[in-house]
Order: sequence, then structure tokens, then C-alpha cells
Amino acid sequence: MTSTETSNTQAELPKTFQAEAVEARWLDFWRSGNFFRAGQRPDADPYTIVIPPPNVTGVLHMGHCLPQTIQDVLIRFHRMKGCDALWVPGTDHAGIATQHVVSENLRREGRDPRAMGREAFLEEAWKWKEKSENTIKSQIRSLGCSCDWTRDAFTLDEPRARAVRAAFKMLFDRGLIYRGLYLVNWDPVTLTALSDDEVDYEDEEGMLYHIRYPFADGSKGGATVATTRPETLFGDVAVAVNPQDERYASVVGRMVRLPLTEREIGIIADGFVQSDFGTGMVKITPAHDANDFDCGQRLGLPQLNVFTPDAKLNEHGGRFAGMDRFEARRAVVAALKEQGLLLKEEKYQTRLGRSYRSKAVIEPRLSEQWFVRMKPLAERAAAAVREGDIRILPKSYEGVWFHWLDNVRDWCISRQLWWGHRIPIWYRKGDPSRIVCFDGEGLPPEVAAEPAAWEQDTDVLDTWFSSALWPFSTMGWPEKTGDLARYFPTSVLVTGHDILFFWVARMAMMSYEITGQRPFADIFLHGLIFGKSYYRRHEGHLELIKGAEARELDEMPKLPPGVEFKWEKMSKSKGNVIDPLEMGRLYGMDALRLAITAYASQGRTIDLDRSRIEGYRNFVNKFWNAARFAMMVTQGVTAKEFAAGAPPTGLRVEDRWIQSQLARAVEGCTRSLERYEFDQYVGTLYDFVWKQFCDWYLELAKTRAWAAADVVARESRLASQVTVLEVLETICRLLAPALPFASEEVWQMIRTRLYGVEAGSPAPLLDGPNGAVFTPASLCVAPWPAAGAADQHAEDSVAYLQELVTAIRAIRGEMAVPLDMKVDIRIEEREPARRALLDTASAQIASLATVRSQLVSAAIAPPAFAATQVIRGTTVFVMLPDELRTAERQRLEKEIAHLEKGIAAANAKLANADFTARAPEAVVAKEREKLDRMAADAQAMRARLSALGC
RNA sequence: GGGCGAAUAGCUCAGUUGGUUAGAGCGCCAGCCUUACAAGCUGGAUGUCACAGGUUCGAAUCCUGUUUCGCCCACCA
Repeated sequence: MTSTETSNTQAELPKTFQAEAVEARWLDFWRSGNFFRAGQRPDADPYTIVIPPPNVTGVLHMGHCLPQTIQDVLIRFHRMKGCDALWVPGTDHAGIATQHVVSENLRREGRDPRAMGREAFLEEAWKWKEKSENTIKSQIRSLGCSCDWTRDAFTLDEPRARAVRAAFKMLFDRGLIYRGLYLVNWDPVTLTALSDDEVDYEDEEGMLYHIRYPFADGSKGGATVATTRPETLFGDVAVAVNPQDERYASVVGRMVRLPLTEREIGIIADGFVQSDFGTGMVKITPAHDANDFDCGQRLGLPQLNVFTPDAKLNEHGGRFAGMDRFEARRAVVAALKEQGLLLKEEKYQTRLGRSYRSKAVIEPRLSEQWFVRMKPLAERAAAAVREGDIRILPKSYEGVWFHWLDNVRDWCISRQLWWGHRIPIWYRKGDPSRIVCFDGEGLPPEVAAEPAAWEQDTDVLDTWFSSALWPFSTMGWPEKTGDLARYFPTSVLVTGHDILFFWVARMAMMSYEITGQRPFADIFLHGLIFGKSYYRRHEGHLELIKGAEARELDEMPKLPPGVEFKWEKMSKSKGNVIDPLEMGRLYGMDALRLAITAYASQGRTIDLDRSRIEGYRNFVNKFWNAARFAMMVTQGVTAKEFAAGAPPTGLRVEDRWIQSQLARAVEGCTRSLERYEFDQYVGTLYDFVWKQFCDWYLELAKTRAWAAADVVARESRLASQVTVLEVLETICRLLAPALPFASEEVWQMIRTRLYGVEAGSPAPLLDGPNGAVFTPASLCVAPWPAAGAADQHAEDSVAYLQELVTAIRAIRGEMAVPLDMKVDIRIEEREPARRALLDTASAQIASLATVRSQLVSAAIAPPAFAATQVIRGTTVFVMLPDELRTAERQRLEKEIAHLEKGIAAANAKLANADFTARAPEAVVAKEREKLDRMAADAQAMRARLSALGC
């Protein structure tokens, strides 16, 4: 097969980039080629990322795409840098969240999840998990994520269960896990305890009730307490005042009668009571309030639970028993009012805790739970960041990290759920003091010997317990696996700052405690994606606009009057969710990834505008068309010619210029990626590909690439062709981490064209500087480019030509010279070197500025009429019809005014003696040079203006 | 109540240790289907860099205060 037979001609290549087909092709190719399987470079440094496992609660949304894309960019970058890159994928069983979703679904089908029993429910949950997990995996795949799927993990699978048992036992044996009766956050809807971090607090409008507790001896008066929760009074065991509060000094020690009951309780003093709040008297309900619990512990008060698990009053509620807590509140208030014991009700802003999953109002509940002792673990995690063992990016989150760890309370890890890791504890029936903790498979020996005498704890562990082990449980811990030795600790953790405590801090704590090592070297915290929701102003209040109407508004450049938008956290109820796959279909995954990467500045909210995705879609298409053009103008170039590199004798200044620009781009991209400055990385490429390569180099190359053989020397033509291919090939490699599909497509296209081999087939190694470039079977395993040398002379020369061309174009544009009218120009240039440059570039200038003829000389006799522009001492005359004289006057005046503004600014600076005395010499010199240049140009322009004479 | 972050063009955002006449994309205006690309090309307009002080020869950038917005943490019932 020869290269001509397999070459793509222009006609075969579509004018617009066909994202869908290209994505499918390379996804398949990468998968079958096993390119993402770690361990294929045993001598290379490992680079590891473990995915923050998405919850198997449903499908991925835009919020997930951000971390996945960033991780993939990092992994692909390091893979190309030669690392043994490993990205471990996986999913999280998400205890409460999943159990909640599965239960809801069952209820919708008319089934009662609780009545089904544990086994049957778990069966349903596993079914759900399979479905959700498959969806998530295929979504991650279609994003182009280069995960090593052979190492796929799930937080509830058997290897992870082994890790959970081992970790639990380890902590248990070290006394870091204990069980006790404490007040915990109870979710009365899902009927489980929650950790402190799983409770979201919201300000809500409530009432503060002042209730009179009459003296028990019947004497006049009593204690008036202020409370937001009158329904808990059945659990009161005391009334407390501040010991310093003189108003109540005399009543301390007296007894009062608890309203609506026959019970009597005492008035006590405790320092936590704030005298200036409410009445200065507080009812003490140790079983239902955290403060009161602490107070009760201090003073040895009894704990009286008055609620059932689903937050109905129990037998202590007397005639109110069986009522739901909110219903009971109304009833109790009504009864108190009737008895004249309700002295006052006032509106009051309270903070209500809600379950972060079920949104149910949390009820503090006294119950037997398992806890992790956090203090020693937290100290170690804090020290790790303080000492630089772990680096947090952006640094501003360090403060948050320390504050949380310094104030952390013990972690309640038991959950009264079914979906999760069973707590590996067995109790001896009838003797609760005898317990066994077992980390092996099946039953502990004692239990196996007498199964009937033991029962396993019915609770499961908090999801975050297994998540906390993730960086090493995915590596096979507690087994001493090869992966653990090679890939752990991991390189970086990429996640949102919203789970810094839930997850990140806990991984650090567990990892140091259990493995003695950090879980990751860097923590990169990204922003959270917000969506655009629309509102219509309607009689003073805002009305949410959803559905199709909102989609229409998305497309409108200007919103109709009365409609406004807000950026808000994406949620289904707001109707502002963007489906990543839909965006992928609309604009292509590459464009989506590029937009996300460019948006990934650190630690903020990200207002994702779809017009930005569209902008990058256009960029991908631009890149694609540059490739099409390259294929066109390099027809006939052989692999051997490419491998040998551009013939030096044929190189022109623009070839050296683009190579120099490329060197800077390579350096910029590399530096940005190493520093997690993703927006810089994308910005550098965008500018280089579009502004430098397409707008200038390819345009400059046209004159040679298309010229007939007798007009341009063969070497020159070949040099331009090879340069086009070299630069394009390097661009592919630079783009590959963020834009894997399009770059692979183009790269393989060049490879196939030159070598006549299909993707995946080995390309013959040829001699020459470029001989090895296409050796790898895929771009994703090609080496990251090394930065070449910058060429200052070439950069200056081309900058000069660019200014000249732009000046001529600007004149044409402002004077409205039609494009089909080629103009004649004269250039007055005193410097011989520049004249020489202009001579060699005349064909390029003609092509770029639509020029018919040009005359270059050290001195030009001013023509009768021409539009003129002076740039850096060079005068360009653009010969135009005389009727443009007036237009030219206006244009010159504007140009001169612009220059004068700059001159004035520079003059003011230089006139300041302090500036010339104190500013660094280089800065002053630069300013002076700038002033001289502008002054000379302005002078010349003024001369042209007066010569116009109209 | 504490802490953190943000405020730059109509919109979304850059602006690295203070040194330009403050940038990009989208949108806008004018002109172009110039044989890679109309998802394009060329030219153009657009800013009290939230506000007020201060430091400095010089501030979008550093300091102080103010305002607005967002987030996190916190046991006044």
C-alpha cells in the first residue's frame, strides 16, 4: 500500500467536525487497545488517581463531569509524560441515599419496603445498583475518561467489605471505636442515626413560646420558660437558670409542676443558661436537646425519651401519645392556652436541622450507637497539611480544614439501615457485655461454635466509613498487593469542596491511622457547577420559569422584559439542570470537556454558560478544518520526507516563527498543567491554534504550499509542508489531554496518510528528527512534546509583518474598500534589513492584505493621494481613489488622537522626576522608547494629514 | 456570631511576584460565501476594574474601611 492510495483527499473529509462518529470510533479503539491499563510501564514512575466514586443513586449530571474531565486531563497528561498512569474507577453504594431512592421506588410500585424484610429489600437494592452503575459507567466512558476498568471497584463489593472489616477491627482493637448511649441526629423518616455532618441547617420561621410552670406547692407564680418545642415538655426533668441571675436566685431549689402532667420537677442552676435570652429560664429535656443532654450529664439528671422512632409522642405524652411531633406541638400549645399557662408566643427565627438526604427535620434522639474517637485521628490529619505531607489547593481551604479538625466531635458510624456494610460485631445473647469483633469471612469461631447463642449487630456502617478507606481499599488493602505497593499513596485527589469533611478529611484520618501513609499528595478542590434559572417578575414576586420555555430563553441573546435569571445550584426543581450527554450530543464531548477545563478555576461556583460550550465547539471545528487544510496542502509528502524534517535550506522566517511560538505554547501548556491551572492551559492552546497557527501561519503558508513548482523552490515548498505537519502533530499532542477525540482523529489521519497504516498498526520507524513521532499506536500513549527553542529574531520579524498587514487591512476595513478590489501599496522603510524582509515576504503580504502591487524603498515620494499609516517608523501608503480623501482625514485624525493619548500618558510619567529617579531603569527606558516611537509616528501621521490638504 | 471567597465590557470569564493606552469568547455594528472552516474571514464600538481612603514614582493588582453577593462553620432554648 502506498501513501497515495490511503491518503484522504479533501472531498472525503466533511467540512464540519463529526463529533459523534469520531467519538464512537476512538472509544472503541481505546478500549480494544487496552491503552488505559496500568502496569504496562514497569520502569516508569507511577501516577495514580482514584475516582471520587459517584453514588449509585441515579445518573451523572453536569456536576460530575467537571471532576471526571479534570482527572482525565491529568491522567492523560501524565500518561503522555511517560508515567505509569492509573485511574481507578468505581462507584459508591451511598447508604442512606440509595436506600431512600430504592424505598421510594418500591412505594411508588405499591410495595412496602419495610415489610419486605432485609433480604428481599437488599435484592431490590442490588438490582437498582446494577442498573445505576451501568448507566454511570457508560456515561464516564462516553466522556472519554481513560480509566483502568480492570480495577473497577464498588464500595460495597467483597474486596471493599474485607477492607471495611479489617479497618473496623483495627480501630476497635486500638480503642478508637466504641459504643454508647448518646444523643444522636435521628432521621424519623428513614429511621436512622446520622453523623453531625449529614445534617444541613436552615433558618426557618418558628415560634418561641413562653410557658408557665406553676410552683408545685400551689403558691403564687412559678417558672416561665421559653421554648420553641413545647411538645417535648413531657421529657423535661428540670428547669434551669443561670447561677448568676439574681432574679431567680430565690427560686433555685423549689419544685414546679410540669403542665399537662402530674409530674414535679426542680429548678436548678447551670452556667450554660443565657440570662438575656427569653425569660432566662430553660426547660431541661436531656433526651431531646443537645444542650440539655450535656447539662443533664453534668448534673446527673435522668433522661426521659418521649418520642417513638418515627417522632410520635410515646406513652409519656399522656393523652397526646401517638401524635406526630408537629401535630402534638399544636395540640400542646392549644391545651396550654386553655389552661392559661401560655403567657406569650412570638415569631422566632430558628435553625432547623434536616437530613441531607431525606430532608426530614432531624430529631435529637437518645440511642445506642457506634462512634469513632476522632481526636487522635484528626490531629494527625491536621499535622499532615501543616507539615506539607498533603497539599490543599486552593490553599485557602487549609483554614477550613484546620478549623474542622480542631473542633471535630466523635463520629457516629452506625446506621439503622439495611443497605451498607454490616457492623462486624456479635453480641452474646443475654450477656451484652460479651461482644466479638471479627474481620474474617463468615462467622467468628465463637459464634460458629454456638450460632444460637450469638447475634450480629443489625446496624450497618455509615457510607463514609467505607469511602474513607477508598484510596487503599481500591488497591486491595488489607492484602499486601502489588498495586498497594506501587500505586499507593495516590498522586492527587480531585473533588468538590463540598465534601471536604465528609470524605477528604476522613480519608486522611483513616489512611494515616491504618496505613501510616498519606492517601494522596495533593488535594485539588474545584468549584461547583451552577445552572441558569429564569424568573418572571410578577406583581412584586419572582415566578420560576421551567421546561420548554426556559430552554427557549437559553437560546435568546436578549431576555424579554420582565424576565431575569439567576445562577443557582443545579436541581431538578429549579429546572436548571444541564444534562452532560445532551451537551455532548449537541456540541461534542470534546467541546464540553474543553469548556469544563477552561472553567475549572479553583474553588468557586461555576456559572456554566452553554454559549461557552458552543464557543469551544467552534474551536474544535476550527482545529478540524486546519487539519483538513493541512491534508490538502501536504498531498504527496512522504513519510520519509516528514521523518527527515523540514529541509533547512527551504525554511523561511514564518516557519521559524511558528516553531518558536509552538515552543512557547508547549512550555505554557506544560507549566499550566503541572500547576493545575487548567484555564491557562486551554487559553494557551486556543490562542496558539486559532490566532497563531490558523490565522497567520496557515495563511502565510498558502503562498508556498499552493504555488506552482516553477514559482517556489522545492525545498521551500517542502519545508512549509513539513512544518505544517510538524506543528499540527504537536498540537494534537498538546490537545490530547483535554480534547482526546478530535486530536486522536487528526493524529491518526496524518499517521495513516504518511505511513499508509491503519490506527493501531505499527508505523515503520524512519530515520530523521521526526522518525519516531508516529511510532505509538495511539495518540493517548504518545510522548508529551518537549519545548523547542524560542527564536527571538523570527518573532520580531513576523510581528513586524503582522503589524504591517493589520495596518493595511485596517485601512481597507475602515475605508470600506471592497475585498475584490486589490490595492497598490508603497512602503517607506529606512532599515535595510526590514526592506529585505519585505522583499522576501511580498507574496505573503499581497495574499494576506489583498494587495496588487507593492513598492518598497528607503524613501517614497508621497503620492498625490493615499491612505497612510505609520507604524514604528515605517510608512505604508495605500493607494486609493481620490473620493476617499475625506474619509482618510477622519481616519488619520482618529489615529493621531489615539497616539496622542498614549503620548500624553507617557509624557506625564516621564515628566515626573520621582518616576525617572525611582523606577527601575529598564522600566524608564521602555517608557522613553515607547514615547519616542509614538511621537515619531504621530509626527509623521500629522504630516500626512496636512499633506492631504482638504 | 465567627471564617472564607467573589465583585473587571450587555453575558461568561482571564489578568501569575504592582510597570499596557485593561484583555478573550459570546453578543453588538460594518463589510465579505477570498477554493480549510459562515461553527468562517476582515475591520470596528464597548469599561469610574463595586465604593471610599491609604501605601507607592506608579494600583485592577498591596493595606484599611464600606457596600453587595455567595459559601462554610457555630449548642442561646
